[in-house]
Amino acid sequence: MTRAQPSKDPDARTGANAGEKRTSLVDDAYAAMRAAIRNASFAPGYQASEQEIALRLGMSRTPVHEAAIRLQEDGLVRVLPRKGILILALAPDDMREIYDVVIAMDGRAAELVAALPEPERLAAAQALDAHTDAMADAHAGGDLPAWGQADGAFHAALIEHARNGRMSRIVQAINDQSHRARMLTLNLRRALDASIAEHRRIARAIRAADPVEALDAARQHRIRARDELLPLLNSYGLKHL
Amino acid sequence: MTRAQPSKDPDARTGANAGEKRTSLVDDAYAAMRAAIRNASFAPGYQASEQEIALRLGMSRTPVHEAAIRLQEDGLVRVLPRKGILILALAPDDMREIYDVVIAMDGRAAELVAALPEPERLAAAQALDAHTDAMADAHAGGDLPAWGQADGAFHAALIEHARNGRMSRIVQAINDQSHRARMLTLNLRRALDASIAEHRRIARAIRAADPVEALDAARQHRIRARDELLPLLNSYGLKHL
DNA sequence: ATATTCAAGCTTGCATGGAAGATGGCGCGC
DNA sequence: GCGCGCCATCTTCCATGCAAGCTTGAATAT
Repeated sequence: MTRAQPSKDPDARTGANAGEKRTSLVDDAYAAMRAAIRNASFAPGYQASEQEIALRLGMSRTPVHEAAIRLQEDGLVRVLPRKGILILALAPDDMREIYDVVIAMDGRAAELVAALPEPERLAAAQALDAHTDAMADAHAGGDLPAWGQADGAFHAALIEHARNGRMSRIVQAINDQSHRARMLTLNLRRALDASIAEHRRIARAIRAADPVEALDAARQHRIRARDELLPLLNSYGLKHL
Repeated sequence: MTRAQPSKDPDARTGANAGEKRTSLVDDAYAAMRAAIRNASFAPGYQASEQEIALRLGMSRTPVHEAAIRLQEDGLVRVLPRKGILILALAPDDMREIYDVVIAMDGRAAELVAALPEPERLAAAQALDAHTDAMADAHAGGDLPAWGQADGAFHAALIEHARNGRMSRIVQAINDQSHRARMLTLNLRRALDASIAEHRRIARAIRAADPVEALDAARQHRIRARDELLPLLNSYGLKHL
């Protein structure tokens, strides 16, 4: 509702903006830098100069600067007054903060979806189950990346069906911040079947039009995932991700 | 954690930047425009040109343009590609979205505060009760603006004691968006004592270290407030705030 | 009278230049 | 050798110029 999300492709190449659409240079710079941060082309802690990025993207400093402002508002970088653009690193404490936000948002979203009128509710439950099926398949096949992608799709669908643009935006920003951490910790995950079972419980509550159960299921799922991951991060001594 | 919030004064004059601090022009423009939107100097639906605002603030178009980007990211304005800066209006549906977010965030925050170690928990409960006392005083004295301010302080303190910078930022952005609506609907509110009693219940749960009760108390409080306000908005036919 | 076309004036998008500030290295004093 | 101050350089910040696009309104043809 608030604003259109023009670029949804997760893997845009860094230097090439193949989109022949009517996009502004600022949008191009924003998308390119965001993608570069996501796939760690820009490593956390790296300090880039706007001039250098502008040169690499084949544009002037102005659009890069304005894109950096947007990225800073998204919490991905920090513009240091006269030092350059710093790619932010995530500390375990940041992951704690992030999990609190998604615990709150996923819970409310599940509650809302469970309170939807029948046709939409069932459609949502069906979509969620489809994603969970994909997770189960990936788990059986030992395809961890596919599992992670299906897991992300499940949670994205949950938020999307809550039909709340502000919640979507918030969750997307949070996901951008934690994307690298999720990629890194994917192979540390143990309780994959627990996640699948919990997803089933959420979808079941939604199908049964039980908002209280849906809220609790979504919350407990995120809380358990957090309690599984945070100790791992600390024990591995990962100061920044 | 993410970033320092330099200007916290809520009523900065539009043209005068009295702060002799080391602020950039972009920050000045951001603060001035944000304040102007808050106190409705810039009415919703008003379409300003960057040139005009720059002239009024005594600076060039560049800092105004970059501040507009930040305000757009905050959901306060929309930069129309070659038409100017549009001050966004809030529809009742936006208020529904906003309430869903605060229901989720306040609930989680209350739960977190109730799980804090004893000294901080009691300090938080005491601070919350102090704000509720101020609400009761204002209610007794018939001072509606004071009541609204104390109510805002209560919820701000609740979030603050949860010690989560991302939650604070999200709630602050949401509050900025809904500030005008809150001001307008202040004199429509009826159940002022209900709010006070519910605040007491939240503080009591926190003092008793009962996260489950605190979560439910905070959620029910926000849900009731929403159910009180949204019908009023619709019945008054307020299409945009 | 009405519809259509076209041009002028407004707007921002983007590039670039000058200025101020921070930083790191180099030279000087000890 | 070691510490300190200064300058060169690199960085962003902000102003401004130019160009492109959209809107509006008038003038003309029907």
